Amino acid sequence: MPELPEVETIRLSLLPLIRGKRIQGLKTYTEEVLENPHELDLKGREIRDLARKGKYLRLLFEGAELMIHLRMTGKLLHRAAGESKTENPHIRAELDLDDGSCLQFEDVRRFGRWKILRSPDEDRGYAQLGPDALSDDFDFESFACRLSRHKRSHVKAALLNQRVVAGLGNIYCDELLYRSRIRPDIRVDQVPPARLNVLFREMRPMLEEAVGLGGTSFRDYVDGLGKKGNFQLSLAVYRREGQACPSCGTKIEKTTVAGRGTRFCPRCQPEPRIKKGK
DNA sequence: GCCAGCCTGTTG
DNA sequence: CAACAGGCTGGC
Repeated sequence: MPELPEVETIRLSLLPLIRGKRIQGLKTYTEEVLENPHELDLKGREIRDLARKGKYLRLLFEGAELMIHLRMTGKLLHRAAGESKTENPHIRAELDLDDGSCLQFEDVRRFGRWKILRSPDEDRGYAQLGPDALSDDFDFESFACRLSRHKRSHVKAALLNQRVVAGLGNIYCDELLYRSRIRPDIRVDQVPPARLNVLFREMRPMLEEAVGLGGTSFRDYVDGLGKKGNFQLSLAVYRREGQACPSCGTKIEKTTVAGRGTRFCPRCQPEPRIKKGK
């Protein structure tokens, strides 16, 4: 479910409520949610920070961390002390804090994972991440370099690849390609370099706008306090197939790229012109 | 690279 | 009933 803006919104909503609290206990309600249950005991440890890279959340302690990936339907919800915890069959894990509050992990599809680590790079997926899309060390040069390792991929597939840039998922890839006027199903090496530059320059403002609006909510996604986001009101193409392009009025089309539902405006995102000569 | 698989729920 | 869903992994 959540991509960078949603995970960042969750992080911002939870941080002031949990920083400085100590862990009283960790409960799991399914076996598979916690990949390494016996690694380290978090009990008594103080939460120093809640960090994010790409779509990964990291609850940081001294000398240890709890890494959380929400995958498709995961939610991380703060319950204040005494707040009635409604019966919910999809709660997979719970972290109790020393002020009587807790963090509940709700995850209908059970793809989400918690992992206790000493260092984040013990997780293979995390270790391979490219730069976070909103980090300062994400510049055009490194972006172009990483993209060039996937010249023959569809440009959308390369953007979905978390080793190229960390944080983009299906929604924001489609929206970013629309804003950059690039068809999702052309090869990386078919994108004119000037277009790639536009794409890079559109990425940060789009993601910051989405964070500012609290992410995109269709049905599942809410932040750490159960609040919905509003970026769905800004979507130009995602889930808008058959409707009018906000720019030119052409009907938005839907196709499949990299195994994912993909929307684009056939007029605003045209096939690249064939170069004359060779 | 692509595609099935992981799960469950919703939608057509 | 089948197809699809905001992600990632592993096998070919």
